[in-house]
Amino acid sequence: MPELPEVETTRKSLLPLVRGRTIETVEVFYDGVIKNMPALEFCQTLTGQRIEDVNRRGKYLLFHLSGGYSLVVHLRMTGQLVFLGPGGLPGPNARLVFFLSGGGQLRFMDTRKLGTVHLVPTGCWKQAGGLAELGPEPLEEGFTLEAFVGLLKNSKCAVKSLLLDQRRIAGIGNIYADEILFAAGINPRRPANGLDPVERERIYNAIRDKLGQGLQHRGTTIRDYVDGKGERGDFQEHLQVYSRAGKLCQRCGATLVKCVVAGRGTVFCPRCQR
DNA sequence: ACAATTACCTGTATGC
DNA sequence: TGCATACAGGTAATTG
Repeated sequence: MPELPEVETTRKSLLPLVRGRTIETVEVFYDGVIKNMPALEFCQTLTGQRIEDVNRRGKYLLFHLSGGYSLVVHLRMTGQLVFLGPGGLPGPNARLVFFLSGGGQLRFMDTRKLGTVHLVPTGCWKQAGGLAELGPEPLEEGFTLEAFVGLLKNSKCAVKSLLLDQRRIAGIGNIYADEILFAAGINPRRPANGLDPVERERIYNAIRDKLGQGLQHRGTTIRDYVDGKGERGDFQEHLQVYSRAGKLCQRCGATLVKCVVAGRGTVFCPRCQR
């Protein structure tokens, strides 16, 4: 499940491999991945454009192209963007293949077909998908404690729901939400507007800590995630709660409990997160 | 206006 | 062994 650390790791690994290369040919194996135009128009528009830069916003990857267009990619659950040498079979999960100048190819693979691609004029890349409504980047300087407190005060929803709401904070998904709340010692069901100042600051610090740790470990590979070079992350070896239901809390020894919050599987420690 | 639920998808795990 | 079912979850669309 690519979240901010996984998408950013993909961006960083792809950038030196694809920047400056020209898209010579595009092959579409699953039309449904392209959300805002027919496949033929998509291929024709992309052909001949050079990749100038690769950016990230929330969980979206943005490929800015020389011809005035930007390719906006969301990996959703099982999407992978991998750079490979020339040749080789595309494989059953290949949805798009971009053949690049210099002999390499950028493959978008996605077992579950939930990933999305938009091709938009660079000047209005915010119109693609849900980009227009994304909240602040949690690792940027503008995301202060005061800004975070402002988000919490007006919302009575469960604090985990708030962390997952991309309109409020961009980039946090189910894995990091559970890890953040464990690190902060906060029960996922606690109403956001019922937290005291000390608790708010613990969550704020945990957001930065856990996303930063995820980045340092080059992401979490539970099953599908790999970066732009096809390499797995290793933060899964450091998870405290996610995917550990029924196992023992490494802090207090209690048995970790699984429940449903905001419609998603949620693991927490009933003793450390009351 | 806001919150909860369903649709989109398929590989994996589980139950009978 | 084979088949049916539940589950995984990010986001858009729908329902309450």
